[in-house]
Amino acid sequence: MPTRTAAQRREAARAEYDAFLATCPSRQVLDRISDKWVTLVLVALADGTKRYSDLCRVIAGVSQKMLTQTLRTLERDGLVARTATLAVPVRVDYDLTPLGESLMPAVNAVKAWAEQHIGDIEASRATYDSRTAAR
Amino acid sequence: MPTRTAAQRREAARAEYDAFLATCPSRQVLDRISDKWVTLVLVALADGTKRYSDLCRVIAGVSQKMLTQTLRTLERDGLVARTATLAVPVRVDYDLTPLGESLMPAVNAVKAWAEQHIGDIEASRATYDSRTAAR
DNA sequence: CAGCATCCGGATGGATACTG
DNA sequence: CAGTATCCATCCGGATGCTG
Repeated sequence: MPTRTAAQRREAARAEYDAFLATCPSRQVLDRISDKWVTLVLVALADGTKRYSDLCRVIAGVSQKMLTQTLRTLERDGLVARTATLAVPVRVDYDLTPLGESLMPAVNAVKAWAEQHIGDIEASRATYDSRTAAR
Repeated sequence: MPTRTAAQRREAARAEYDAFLATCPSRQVLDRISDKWVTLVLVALADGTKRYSDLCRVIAGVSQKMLTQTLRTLERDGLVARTATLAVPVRVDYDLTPLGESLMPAVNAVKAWAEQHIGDIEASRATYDSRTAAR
């Protein structure tokens, strides 16, 4: 009777690690802000209240499905506040909550780094590509 | 002569959107650090040189394919340096480049925010879920 | 040891149509 | 206006097997 196979051990390790990641705060937050649309919504709301249709227009290219889904998760996480005004026509406003605002410095730190170093990255890519293409 | 098909319009829209994204530095960088494995590799390398097999072990749960792929893009972007030692057996070391190190403060800012506010987020989720479940 | 090629299932997310 | 519901193509990423 053999011990566990390599595959079984690997799977166990992966499951364990996944469990670790699931409880890792940094991981959870990163999973959020890493979302394709989350940061775009965040910066859009950073300069003031926006209506659903405003967001749809400002973030050109987002589908309704993704915008709604993004707003729901942000609302659930307490980063964004949703205010519905029952009238005709319906009006829904979204703002950053204080918690959402407190995240902006971190987001802006990444943004600042990006704008400062994108040139280096692109230069590196060009070098890398020309070198690999030569082979 | 028919007008453009739905597929053609879809492709045109996507191409336009891709072009927009391509010009956004923040987006490009966020796409990188948002990758499931990128930040894990970054923090693993932040405390020193690591061999391929070290990374494989430290970041339990990553597949070889993903680890290699992650390292390649990081190398291409100039965030990570790859050093191969031709010997038997082959030995390959990875380090952060100065550029990669300069990114760490921004990553740590997000990490710090995460650890500080994860409680608020989880509380918000609990409230949100109990409220929606009640309906 | 480090890495590549291939296959493939499932999640992701876009298009579209419909509703209060 | 602000969504919801559904369908479906694409792509991500894991498993596996093979090299220098």
